[in-house]
Amino acid sequence: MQELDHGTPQEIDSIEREVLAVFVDGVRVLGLPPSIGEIYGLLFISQTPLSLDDLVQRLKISKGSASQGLRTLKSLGAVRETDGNGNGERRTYYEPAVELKRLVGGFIREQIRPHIDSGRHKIKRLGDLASAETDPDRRKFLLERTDRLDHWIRNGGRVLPIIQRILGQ
Amino acid sequence: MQELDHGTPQEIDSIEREVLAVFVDGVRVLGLPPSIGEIYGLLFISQTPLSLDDLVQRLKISKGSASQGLRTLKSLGAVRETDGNGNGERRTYYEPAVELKRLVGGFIREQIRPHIDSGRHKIKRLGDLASAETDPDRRKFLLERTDRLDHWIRNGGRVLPIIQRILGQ
DNA sequence: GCATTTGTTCAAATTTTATTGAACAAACCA
DNA sequence: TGGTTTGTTCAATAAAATTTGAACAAATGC
Repeated sequence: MQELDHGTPQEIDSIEREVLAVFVDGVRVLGLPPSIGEIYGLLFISQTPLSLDDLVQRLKISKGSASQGLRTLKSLGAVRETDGNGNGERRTYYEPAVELKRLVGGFIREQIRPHIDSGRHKIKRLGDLASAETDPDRRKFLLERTDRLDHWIRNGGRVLPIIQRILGQ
Repeated sequence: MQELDHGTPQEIDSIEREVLAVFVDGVRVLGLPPSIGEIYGLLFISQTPLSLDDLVQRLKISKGSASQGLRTLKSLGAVRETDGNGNGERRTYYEPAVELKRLVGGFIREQIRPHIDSGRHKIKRLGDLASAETDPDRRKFLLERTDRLDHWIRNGGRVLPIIQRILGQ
């Protein structure tokens, strides 16, 4: 079989470096670790799909980091494995999902929805605790506040599909 | 002057504990430290405004934490100082802002907008770097990607006022 | 079977972030 | 003025999150 280039990896050039910085900042806002921003960023600015080993070599990160980062990105639907790849190639290659709709959808599904849902449960419980308060004055206040929390979380839930719709072009 | 109770602080009761947990979780999603969730949470579930010292004693946190937490919350518009307080009282008391509109507005203004704005600048710079690429094929690709980034951030900016409007009832 | 390549897992090390606490400043009063 | 209370700042510490790297597993080909 044709011997492929496994030599010294190409250095990160200046535009790539700036793209990585943008994505590292971006994912930090979303509460994700820098390595994830670097991985997605390099895939985003790469003209061809990259293997785990490409990421390790070019970003100078550990295999562990690359593997875990790719897993998270896959779960978010932000990265997909390229299939086929033609020749009998064992290694899997990754490419970024670049549709904002898809990225936002994945983030909401994986990172926001679960919090909304567990919050809803906790707030429901709070309502029960508030109802059980014996002092009428305190109970009235607690019910007012837990009701307010309930409205917050409901509004939060309502706004998500709207965001998705707007960002889907 | 009338001697006020500066004795042993009241312990956090069970409903308060659960409210604190809800807010600690809540602010974590927003990328804020737990102490901020505790401070806001205790104010939220308190029937009267609390002083910095009340927070220190009831939450068992340091004065430094309470002071910095309150500063952040004030900057977000999530907490306000109660004025007057009648009697010649030197200490300032705090109460929570409980209107979702206000909270969301403050968060967007302080934590989201700055990132959107700085992102816009960095992406503009990326566009310049891409234009300077000499290889035509690579340049075409880079311009396509930086243009996409530009669309993302524009959409992000557009969606914020809509979120605010929806959450303002 | 064995050797090789590719990728995962997870405890340990590192890095980053949050919290503390002591020194300091500011406001007030006697 | 000196003493007291209230609140801030920031270097040191503690806690939490991220990254590493080595052991392991799975897949392939000889």
